Amino acid sequence: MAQDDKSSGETITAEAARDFIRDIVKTDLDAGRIKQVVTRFPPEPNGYLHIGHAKAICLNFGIAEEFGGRCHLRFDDTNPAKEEQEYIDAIERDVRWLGFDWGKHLYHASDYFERLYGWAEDLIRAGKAYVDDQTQDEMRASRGTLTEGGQNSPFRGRGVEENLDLFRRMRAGEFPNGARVLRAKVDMSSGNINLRDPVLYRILNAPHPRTGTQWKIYPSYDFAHGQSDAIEGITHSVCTLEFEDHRPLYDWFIANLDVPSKPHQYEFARLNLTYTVLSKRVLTELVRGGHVTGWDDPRMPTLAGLRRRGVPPEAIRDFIKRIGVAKANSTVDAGQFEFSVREALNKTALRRMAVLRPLKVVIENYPEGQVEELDAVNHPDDPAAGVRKIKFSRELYIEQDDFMENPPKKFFRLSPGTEVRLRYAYFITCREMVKNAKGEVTELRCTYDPATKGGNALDGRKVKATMHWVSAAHSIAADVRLYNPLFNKPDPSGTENFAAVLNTNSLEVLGGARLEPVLSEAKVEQPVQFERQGYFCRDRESTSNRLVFIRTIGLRDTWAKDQAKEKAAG
RNA sequence: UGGGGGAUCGUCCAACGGUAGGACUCCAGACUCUGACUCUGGCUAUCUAGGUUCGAAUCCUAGUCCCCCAGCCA
Repeated sequence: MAQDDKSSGETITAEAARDFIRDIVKTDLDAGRIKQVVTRFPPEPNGYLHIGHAKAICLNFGIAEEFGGRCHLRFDDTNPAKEEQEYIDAIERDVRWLGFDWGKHLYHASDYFERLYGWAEDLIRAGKAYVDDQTQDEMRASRGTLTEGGQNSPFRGRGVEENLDLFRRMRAGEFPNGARVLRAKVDMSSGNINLRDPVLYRILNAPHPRTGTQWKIYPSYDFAHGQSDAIEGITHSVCTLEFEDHRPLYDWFIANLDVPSKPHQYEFARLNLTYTVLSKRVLTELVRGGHVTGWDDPRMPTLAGLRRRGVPPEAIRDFIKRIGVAKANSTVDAGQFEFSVREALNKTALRRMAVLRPLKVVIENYPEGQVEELDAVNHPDDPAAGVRKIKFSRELYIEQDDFMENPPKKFFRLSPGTEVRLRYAYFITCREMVKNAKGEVTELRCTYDPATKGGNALDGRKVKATMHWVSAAHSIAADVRLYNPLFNKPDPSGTENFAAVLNTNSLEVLGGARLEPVLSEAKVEQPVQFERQGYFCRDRESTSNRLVFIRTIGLRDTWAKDQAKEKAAG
């Protein structure tokens, strides 16, 4: 996946175009309008990357890869008031983790501040930009409304020399924040508000993560973006729909400035996901307001959160590939993402047994003190993953959900008198229940059939259920964290007060889980399947005396689903 | 009522004047030492109304609905 400059003569190995942007790229390549496609992913370092950014990353880097071009990582760092080094570092880390490499093409809009400044002076000299002394309120008032054009600023007619002088003094730091701005002289009567003399530079006396205190004025997004694209030779500047009506302005700068190349902007619909919010503003509030533990809280849709949650990067790439790219606003069902996560995890996660909510089982006819080692396969679809030994003894734990005193007809796990298989071990039959004062079942007394060792009956008899288990004395304790959606509404972004739709039950901690001992060697972020339950990974908050596991996602559970359905049906 | 976009199964995406197709979901079944995985079968869609055409999701006309824009944010 290295992104390196390839000679233009190289064969294009792109697959058939799969979306309208790839169509355009292919057409431009075939028509010889460009020799090599050059894209860029241009994050502003004012927050962490989320799964919505993954769509843009996969699109830009993907196109470059498929068509033999290159993709730049460029920080759009034109607003030091909001940007931080922490975010810059996190963004680089997350793009790499997702699986992309910008090679030597790491850039910053701030790398171009001097050239941008020069172009601004060019515009002034050409009579196409002026320094405006109006206050912010005055500018707002004279900008007009959606249905009416604006009024020209009283400073619009300033002479070139005066503009130049004022602009240079803005740069020199002679004026306080907000005192003046440099505006392009376009068209105050335009129906497109972006063309009503947009601001090019504002006075902002704030230290910049990269340029320090060198600059007192900073270019606006509109003035910086297209020209940065032109400097880098970007051929296809891909962005989201809300910039569609900025395109005329983008083109205006490219047409009116002496730029080294002529990039074009194309827009696609950003990603929306049910039950989650992909707005940096809201995500930032979740973090700052303490609603989550940080940007990498496993409940967050950030790449850092997903990574900690145990979601592999290939699952995200697969998801993005499946949802496609178009111009229609849409909201993808979170289930679609979960599908990709399960699919990726199923292929790679090693299988282990873990009892999340233990119920003690005593095998009455199993000799006290005896311990047997049994073979358990590590991955059912991958013999190369091998087998491991697990220990069986007289006292075991099974899952509380796997036992019902008064089961419904379709329940085929353990209940009084029934026989089930303990995976890789023996058939056991429940003989009696031990209850506490409250009448709750606290222990099961069972018997096992020695002739079913390994899990198969010599007489060929069948059982309807196979259950996971651990040996009480040969298992280890752990905390297990289960997560639910952060929001309790399918479209939380439709609410103005997101706190009202916050799911107060998004984290559930199980304090008494019992795991196979090998799980103590699990690595952080390395996926493992707890059989019959889901995919988990060790969390970095584990300590030497307390393991912490995170549930990435549960296995599909048709039994639970059918139960819920019946319950709902009454 | 300014400007810019968009409407196709429940959801997401195709079809570029020639049989509306795929994925997810859902439903039914098979298989199973994970009620997982896998496999088989199935349901469901062209915003509306006109028009052009042998033939329209696609072209034309008129509507309807949805999204974005009035930061010295990006």
